[in-house]
Amino acid sequence: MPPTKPTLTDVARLAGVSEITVSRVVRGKGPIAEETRRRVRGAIEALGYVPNRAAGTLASSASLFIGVILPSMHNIVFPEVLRGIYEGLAGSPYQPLLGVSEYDREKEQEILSSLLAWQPMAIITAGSDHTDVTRRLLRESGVRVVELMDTEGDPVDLVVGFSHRQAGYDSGRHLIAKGYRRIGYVGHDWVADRRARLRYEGLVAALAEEGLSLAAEVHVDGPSSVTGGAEMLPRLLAAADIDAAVFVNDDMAVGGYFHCLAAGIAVKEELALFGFNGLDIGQAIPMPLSTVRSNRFEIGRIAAGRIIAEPRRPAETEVVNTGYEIIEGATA
Amino acid sequence: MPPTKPTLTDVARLAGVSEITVSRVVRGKGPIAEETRRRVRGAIEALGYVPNRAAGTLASSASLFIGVILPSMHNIVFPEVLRGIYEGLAGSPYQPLLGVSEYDREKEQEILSSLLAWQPMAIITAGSDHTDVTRRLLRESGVRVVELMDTEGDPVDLVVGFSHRQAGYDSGRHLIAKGYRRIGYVGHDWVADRRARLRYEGLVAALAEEGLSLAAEVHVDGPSSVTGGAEMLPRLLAAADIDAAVFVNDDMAVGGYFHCLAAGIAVKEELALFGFNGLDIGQAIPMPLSTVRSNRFEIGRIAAGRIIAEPRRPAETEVVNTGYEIIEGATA
DNA sequence: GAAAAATATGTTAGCGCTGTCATTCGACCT
DNA sequence: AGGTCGAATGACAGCGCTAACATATTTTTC
Repeated sequence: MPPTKPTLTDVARLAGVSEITVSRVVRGKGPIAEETRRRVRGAIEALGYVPNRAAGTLASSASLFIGVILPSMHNIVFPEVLRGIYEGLAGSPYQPLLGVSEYDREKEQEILSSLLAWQPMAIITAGSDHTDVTRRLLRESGVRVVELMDTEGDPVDLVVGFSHRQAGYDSGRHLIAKGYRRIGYVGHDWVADRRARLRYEGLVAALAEEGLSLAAEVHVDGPSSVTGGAEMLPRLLAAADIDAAVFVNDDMAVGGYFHCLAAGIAVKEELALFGFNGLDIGQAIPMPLSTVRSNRFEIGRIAAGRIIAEPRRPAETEVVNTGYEIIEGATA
Repeated sequence: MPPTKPTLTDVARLAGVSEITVSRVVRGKGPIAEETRRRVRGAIEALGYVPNRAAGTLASSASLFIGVILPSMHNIVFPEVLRGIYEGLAGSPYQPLLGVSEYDREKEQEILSSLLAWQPMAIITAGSDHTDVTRRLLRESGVRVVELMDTEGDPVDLVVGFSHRQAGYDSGRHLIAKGYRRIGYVGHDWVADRRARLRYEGLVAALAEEGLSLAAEVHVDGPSSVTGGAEMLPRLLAAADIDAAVFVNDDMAVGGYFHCLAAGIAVKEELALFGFNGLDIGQAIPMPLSTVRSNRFEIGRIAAGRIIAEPRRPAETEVVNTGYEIIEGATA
């Protein structure tokens, strides 16, 4: 192991060229004679030179970071968004820098501050429900800002997602069209999860149009989970005589399905189940879950792709609607 | 928006102190008079100063990054490891820098190179199955290196995990103890997933000790999934008359369970099912899955905690065994 | 009450790289 | 021959910060 890490200067000396030439070879920028390039490559190899991006970032005042703030890693939804982001960034020199806010706006703000210290060239954040400070920081950062998932709210720059309220509304329409009238809701602790609340509001609005309202609703404490769904459904059934249960998401809905299985409840005939997200697991159960596909991977991929395509923040804000799709399934 | 971003110098000027004093206030280092601190804080606030970590990293030649390389974001396993890492890092100034290798050793090597360019103070990587170059880079980086998940192989520095071979072996012992003798295996494409292969080998070894061998085995193409398990189990059953099926992981095993449900196969009496990982979903199905709990969250948390506790690479390598636990369940 | 120790602040010199502006040199014109 | 152009390379300054050392000021110690 060399006593001290080799720098550009060392490489330049060994290759018999100036530092800037090495820099150009490393970054593949500017015209370099083939012969020179080879010599420099050789020297890099020989020394085991690793460029120092901190120095590069400082000198060019342009990092290759894209700050990413996601609310949770507790289920597969946001890892899928993240996968989409990585996919969209593949082949580019950009590197995501991830923070997880745990659905906490204050924490999001802290994370944003610390991400901004790395001079990211863009920020991707899930949702548009920020503190005032967060919103100001995003605006003033001057870099591209992509708000993911939901299209409601006042965009800072680019928004990629769809209307959760509309998705909730359409879920309600779907159930009504299928003839269900006594509808219950199983939610989770949503003070933080604004998108869940929007879907809920959309659902309620759809029911109201038909002169209906929710027959009952129950909420688990804490985050959603399969177990949570299995535990809450019996409580919902105890609270009211319903013919359909809408779950905040597929995790919970699958749990509900399991409860039906165990309790001998005939799904669909006796009780319809409806989820949200279109997770793999929901489609893998014996009766594919009726739910809404939310194209999470695509949302991440598009966000990343748009940043690469247009690295400077444009004057106009824009909304990219990735849509959603009711999955008919077999449970509603 | 100010024409140019404020720097330390601007803050120092406004507060009427030297730059280093501001630097100390920002980093909370060294003795600062309360009055000075307040003035500096005020100036920072007034200017909306955001420190430039690239400059800080360069000047101190110590970044606050921890490079993390995980093989996949396709199921919840590695997001859980990542959660553990974030948890272990909470309250520290360190920031994970994530790369996803897709179980590709070459890609891991590329990711490592690019992560090293950020002068991380540590590298966390899942597994010990690296290319020679990767191994050399890890060694020569001089920073702390934590290899996660599996304890087999030749450690670079610290290893946190357990023996997958042993876990496979114990799974086999468990099934044998329960009286199963005609055992089949449902795997996935494991050229890349070395840990899956180790478990498989352990399982085969346990059977061999009893003079048994696998009655049959099938493998899905591509990554494991619930759907994959549901599709492959019937093929396994067609290939041999078995009384127990071991799945490469819980995703696949849950799929197998769903197949049994749909095909009217009495789980356990007619056919035992055994998984690996101890995922939430496996424990949420009507018959909790018999499987192995792998403490993924803990693995990540401990890795991060150890790095913070001892940021310099010690002379000796070390292995932290996080153990595993057979979950009795109801399916085997 | 002088020395020693602790506290609070400043000065200086880079960290390793890249942007900008030259400079060199041959090819290609007219 | 003189001029123009593009390709290839270099000199130099500086990005924004912090380590290391230096200096002032106060407090403690015996």
